[in-house]
Amino acid sequence: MRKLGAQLGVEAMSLYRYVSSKEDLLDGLVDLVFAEVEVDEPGTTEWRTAMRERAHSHRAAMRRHPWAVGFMEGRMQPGPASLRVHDATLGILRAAGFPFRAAVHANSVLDAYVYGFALQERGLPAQADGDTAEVMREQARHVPEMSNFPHLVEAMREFAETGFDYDAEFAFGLELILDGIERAEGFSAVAPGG
Amino acid sequence: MRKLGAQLGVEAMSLYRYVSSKEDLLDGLVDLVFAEVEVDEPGTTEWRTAMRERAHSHRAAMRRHPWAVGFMEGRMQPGPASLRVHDATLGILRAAGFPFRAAVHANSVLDAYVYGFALQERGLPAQADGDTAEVMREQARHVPEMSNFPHLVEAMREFAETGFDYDAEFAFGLELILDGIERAEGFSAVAPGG
DNA sequence: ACCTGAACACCGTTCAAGT
DNA sequence: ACCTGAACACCGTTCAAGT
Repeated sequence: MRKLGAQLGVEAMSLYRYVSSKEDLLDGLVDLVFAEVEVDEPGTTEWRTAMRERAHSHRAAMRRHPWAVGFMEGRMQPGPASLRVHDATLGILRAAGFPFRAAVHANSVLDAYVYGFALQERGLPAQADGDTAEVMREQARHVPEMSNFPHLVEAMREFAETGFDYDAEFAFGLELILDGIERAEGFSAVAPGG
Repeated sequence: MRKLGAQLGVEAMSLYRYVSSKEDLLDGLVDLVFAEVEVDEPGTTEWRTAMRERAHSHRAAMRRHPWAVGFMEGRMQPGPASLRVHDATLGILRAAGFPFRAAVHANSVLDAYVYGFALQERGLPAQADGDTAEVMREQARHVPEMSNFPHLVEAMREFAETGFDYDAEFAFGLELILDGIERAEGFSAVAPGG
């Protein structure tokens, strides 16, 4: 509050003319992040494509605003952008013919994956200066009592050489889940409208 | 710090004899949460069973300590319990015959899902007093301008009647992902050691 | 060895008072 | 209508000083 005020050339207390609390302000900010998430209109795009694109867009928004990751879901006062995203996502699945329960399941797995991946990605190496391998090498030296953990040693060695491709990793899991949804419900790339 | 001190019948500053900072203390607490996660020894259990049980145990630990959800991954000083869990998880997959890259992929999707689900579960309705439906009804009344979002309205109505079964939802996604891993790598329930 | 008083540099928030 | 000074009830942390 105090810092935000300063950045606006004003005292902290002035902000309370516009927001009722820090929580309220945060609600607004979170909805701005949701506003950056692109979702197709239900019924306009094949569901798998639409869900894939939403997931990538959602992840991208959270990479731009890492602080938001823990705040986007479970908010008691979801803003209009949040409602839009969630409604459209369910709508896409329903329009493709998913029964209500199936749509909820599909949405649930995908969302959990997207948020969880963003959570892991945030604060992990790499985004410091983009050089994953460097950070890994540093970390490897720092832990000599790692000999009890051979698989972690293998992982550090491997990634110290090759780095870690977050984009590829994310895409792998995403396609795996989309495959699973398609199979679980027997929906093989149904065209818009059924 | 001040509150913790008080709870120990001591001033806040005394704590700095035992931890070097709040961050340091948090590292220790997080590792205590990891210590509650049960993982089979690599090679003792069929990989699918082992991974399923670890996921359930991991989620259970985070339900007992919701504050920990955002802190468990990406810590720069992982404690011994954290190292144990991660090493054992990779070990289980490797022992089942997964090549290194495949094991990393499998672990990555599963972890993202587990953390993401825990993130969504935390703070959402239900855990207030266990009555999801009640909270949903309340929320439904509170938002009349929801008419723009028919699928959310449908969801609220549905869950206001039936409640929301987090356990079933978690299990559904978990099995879907385990299926996907099995299929992606061509590992159909390989016995320990081969 | 273990604890603390005083102090520093912070927070979010209220409220009566200013223009 | 919009802003603020003073104040309240907090934080984490340092450090010299106590026993």
